[in-house]
Amino acid sequence: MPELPEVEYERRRLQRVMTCARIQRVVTRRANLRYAFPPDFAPRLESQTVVAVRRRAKYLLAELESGDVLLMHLGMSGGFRVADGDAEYDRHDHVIFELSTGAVVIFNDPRRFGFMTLLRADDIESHRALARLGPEPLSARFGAAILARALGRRRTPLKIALSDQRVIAGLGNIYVSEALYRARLSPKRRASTLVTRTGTPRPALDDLVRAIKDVLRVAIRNQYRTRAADPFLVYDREGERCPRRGCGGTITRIVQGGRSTFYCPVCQR
DNA sequence: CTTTCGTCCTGACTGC
DNA sequence: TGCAGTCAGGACGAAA
Repeated sequence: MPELPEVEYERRRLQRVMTCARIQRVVTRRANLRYAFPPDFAPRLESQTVVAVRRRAKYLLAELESGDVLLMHLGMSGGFRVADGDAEYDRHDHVIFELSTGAVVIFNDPRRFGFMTLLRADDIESHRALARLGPEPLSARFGAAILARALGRRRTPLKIALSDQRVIAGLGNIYVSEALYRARLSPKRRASTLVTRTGTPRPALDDLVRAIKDVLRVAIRNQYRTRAADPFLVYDREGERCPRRGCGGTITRIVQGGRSTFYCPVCQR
């Protein structure tokens, strides 16, 4: 479930706890998550100081003083918790970082779709997972022009295109549905119909860009508030009345690419 | 090149 | 009450 807003929230927490701290001890409590840990994972991390914790798409990157980067993905159920000295661990606590400050950072991931690996400074740009990622939706340069280039030749439905991390980085199943709802665009609409034949953005694409940015900004803000409650307008609300004033439609669930999409067939076109 | 599909994993949930 | 079956999700590699 972690998409860009949840990962950004985790980044800010880790940034606060880990920056300037030295990693004293690393414990991997099983041999693999999604992938096996590199054989020298713990030794290479130990005694290094964390310079910063960054985010790219749904990846977290802890930069170390050596220039190496601890690359982390939360998969679908991953998350961190911070304890002081003596923590109790459960069976899904897979990686423990003991810091020089006395804080202990614990990575928990029941479904183990997440992973961690350690990259040499020179390998970061070329890393398989990072090299192909599309633009960051909250960056200043992300706009209709960039998105037009990515969508222009796409024949897939909008929902599928926006879920592709090479088109735009960081959206997942939930926020794609939410953004399309805000933009009043049907998830079934062909991606290329938001772009003219000459490759310039149509007005609907401007709406979509604004909707994506708004939905992500609000979601990041919401992380600090009601993390338990679902603040979603359409996601997982099949059968409910469309919340848009005067619409009267019913939120509908369809399956696209093997995943659920939620939308209002009345106001999303 | 683009697009689709199966796979990994566990917990929550449904139905008998 | 128990147990089998289904579903959810992100990324990736294989196949079309």
